[in-house]
Amino acid sequence: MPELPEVEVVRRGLERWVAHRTVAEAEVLHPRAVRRHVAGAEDFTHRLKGRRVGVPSRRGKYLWLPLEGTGQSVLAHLGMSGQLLVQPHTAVDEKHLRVRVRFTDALDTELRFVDQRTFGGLSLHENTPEGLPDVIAHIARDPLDPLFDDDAFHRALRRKRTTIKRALLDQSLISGVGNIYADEALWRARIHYERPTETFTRPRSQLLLDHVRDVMNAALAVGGTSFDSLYVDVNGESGYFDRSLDAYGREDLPCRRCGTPIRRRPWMNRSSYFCPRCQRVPRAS
DNA sequence: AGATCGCCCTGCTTGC
DNA sequence: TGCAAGCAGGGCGATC
Repeated sequence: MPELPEVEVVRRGLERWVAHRTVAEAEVLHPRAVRRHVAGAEDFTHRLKGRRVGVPSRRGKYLWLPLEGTGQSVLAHLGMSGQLLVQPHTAVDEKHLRVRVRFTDALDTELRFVDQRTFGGLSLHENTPEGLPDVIAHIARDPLDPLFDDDAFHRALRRKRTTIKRALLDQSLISGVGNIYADEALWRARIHYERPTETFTRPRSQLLLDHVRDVMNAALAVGGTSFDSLYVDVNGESGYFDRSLDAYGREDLPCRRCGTPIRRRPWMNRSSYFCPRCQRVPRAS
């Protein structure tokens, strides 16, 4: 459930607490956490040892730590329940601690990857000339990226034969949007989640993009969305945006615009929340 | 070839 | 009380 704002909060924490430190030793406690590192856990820890960490970057829900002088990066995806925590050495191991990284300096902290559901993981990859790990070259720029091309996004939408929420969650079209921020942006834009992408005019696409950015920036400003202790920053602190959600998780509660009860509909083995009055299904053409 | 579906995984909640 | 089903759901490989 960490989406762009939550991952960016984590990235900022890593920039502050982990950048420019040198790895003394990495330890993999659960092999599944490094399954995307095809050469295996031993290779992963061997390659990290002695490397100095550069400034962390992010694209969509992926973040990575460049290893200086190697042309490689440690790629991280939090999946559903992943956390990157900066903890004192003396802190008791978390129940779902998967990877630990210790550093050579005298600071009292280590980096820990903790993940209950193990959908997330860490892996090491070559960087492309643009400086991003090669395995995420297919991930589109995210809406907070200054180089995101609004017009190209609109044209890509029009090329697709699908519905708008599927498109928003398609990380090769626009990255960083998950179920929560898709529902929130659609509510703000008064667009039904099943509106066909071929009905999108340029102004409608722009309106939606503007709302995606607004809701993500608003969430970022308060540390992201946390429903429970699973979604936290590197210091284990929760964000506050759950209080500001207008659609997601608000089944039967009144729409904050018109008072109509928010509805939840099963959708792609998950849920879509929407206001049946503000967000009308377009008439079939 | 593009769109869709099923699976991975654990813990909390719900219902019988 | 106990157990099973339901739910949370991003990404990827298989399939249509």
